[in-house]
Amino acid sequence: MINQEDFFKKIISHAKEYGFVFPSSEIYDGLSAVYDYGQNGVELKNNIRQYWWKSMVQYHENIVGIDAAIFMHPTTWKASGHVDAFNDPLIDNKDSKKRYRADVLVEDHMAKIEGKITKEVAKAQKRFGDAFDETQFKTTNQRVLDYQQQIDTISQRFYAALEKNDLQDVKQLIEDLGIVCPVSGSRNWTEVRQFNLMFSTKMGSTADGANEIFLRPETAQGIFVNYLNVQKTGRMKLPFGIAQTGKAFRNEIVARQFIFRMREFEQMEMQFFVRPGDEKMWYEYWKKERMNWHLSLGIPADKYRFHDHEKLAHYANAAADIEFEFPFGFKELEGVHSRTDFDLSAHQKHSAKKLQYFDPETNQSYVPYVVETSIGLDRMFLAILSNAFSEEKLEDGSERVVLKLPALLAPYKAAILPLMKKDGLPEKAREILAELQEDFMCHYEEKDAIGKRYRRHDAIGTPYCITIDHQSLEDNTVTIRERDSMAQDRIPVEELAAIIRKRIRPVKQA
RNA sequence: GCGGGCAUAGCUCAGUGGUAGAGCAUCAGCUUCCCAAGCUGAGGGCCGUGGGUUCGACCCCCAUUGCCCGCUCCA
Repeated sequence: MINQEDFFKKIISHAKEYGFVFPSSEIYDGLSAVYDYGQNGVELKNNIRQYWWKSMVQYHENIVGIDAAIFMHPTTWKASGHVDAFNDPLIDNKDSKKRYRADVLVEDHMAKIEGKITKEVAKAQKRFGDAFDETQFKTTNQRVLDYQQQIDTISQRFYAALEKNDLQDVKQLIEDLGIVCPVSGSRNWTEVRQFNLMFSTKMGSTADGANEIFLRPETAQGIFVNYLNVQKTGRMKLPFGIAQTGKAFRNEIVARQFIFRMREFEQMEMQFFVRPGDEKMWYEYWKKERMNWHLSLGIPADKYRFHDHEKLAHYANAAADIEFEFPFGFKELEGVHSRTDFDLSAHQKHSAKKLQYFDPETNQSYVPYVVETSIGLDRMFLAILSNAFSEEKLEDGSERVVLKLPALLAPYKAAILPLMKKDGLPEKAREILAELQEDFMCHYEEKDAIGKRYRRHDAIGTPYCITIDHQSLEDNTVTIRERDSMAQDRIPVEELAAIIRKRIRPVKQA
């Protein structure tokens, strides 16, 4: 068994060599953490997206889809919490090479002083016993007053600096307070730099008259702001869902591991609106439903696991990840979150538009609760690809590289191969190609020996190779070769489409 | 952002201070009735980019970009 790191590298180079994933703008030396999908990659990616869409929208009568724009009104991100929650001032300690959030350092420092007050109080309490009046002590004891004064001074200056975005003063404050790095113990700090999660750009034809807007960091908000539009025009009754796939953009501090963490990526999200109080039930429902979706692709169950969040985001009351065992370990692939009424309430407040649902059963209006399923399309792509990649040693001692992709997702469903480039075999093969193309992505190839063509299609995951030989001209039969087993059957041409269609179905889950 | 490593043909890699090679792949032709066959021929590289040292740099030095590993961050 080769080590995981080498295995991952092989997958990356295979992805490039066979037209799945290219580094972005490669002829200009690439662009960090951005990748392009090639001729085979785009098919696989489309197929994953399509299968997700079918599973969510087509198979659920109470789920509909939308496609909201990437540009959104700036207030959207104020309401969602992204503007406030993801603007972190960062600072590095040059000696320990550790990075900290500058605000956390200062807050910790204040907490330390706070701790001293608590200690004084505890000491005094011991001294005075039952007669101790904490409030009085805190307002009269000089030492406590001094500490409190310190905290007030720091916090005043600190929050003023943050408000004005005065990062130099934040650094100055850290120096003035003599804050040291917990690891190196030194005060050798870099400048404070602002980290912004969201990419911004200017909307407007002239720079001076333009407004700053953001590229969405998640697709979910496009659903929330359209909640009322869809509910009204679709006459949707709770519970119902809105699904959407699309690009999102995050300015990651460290974006790495191939397409696992990219700055531009694609999400597939579904927000499910439920009656308050029902959210736990639906949260459990969607956890199970989404796991079944993954298993329906025939990937072993032990590659997946749930990871329940201990620490919850500002909008959630329950959250679990579906993790997948990537070549670099178990990592988040999909999130199922119970988002409460946080988002709709926030938008209701910021927009001053009523985002409520009138429930005829209870005769009440309320803001619905939301259960979200959110999966990274690129991560799914990587999960499928890394699970499929295998190198096999054959009985004759030769080796082959096979992408054992779920047939449903493979870029090509069938390769149409005349055994030889003469005697009318290509003509016959093209007839069959024209027939199958109506239903499936097919690839015609007549160059090179048949074995070589088989291997080429193994490498891009084509599940079926249809070979046309001399017998085909006589009795209208062909051989169909199965990718994983390499076994061949001879079947009548007219049955081909039905057989392929039947074999590429997903695995039904209980 | 910091530390370390890497960058030569489409891919995997050799290489020497005196202006570049192999295997595979690609293309053309011949041969071949089922798992990377053979023969013949062809195309393809200002040796990541920009400076410097030198008579002369793919090679030495500096910078820069990208990738990989580790740290940091992560809804």
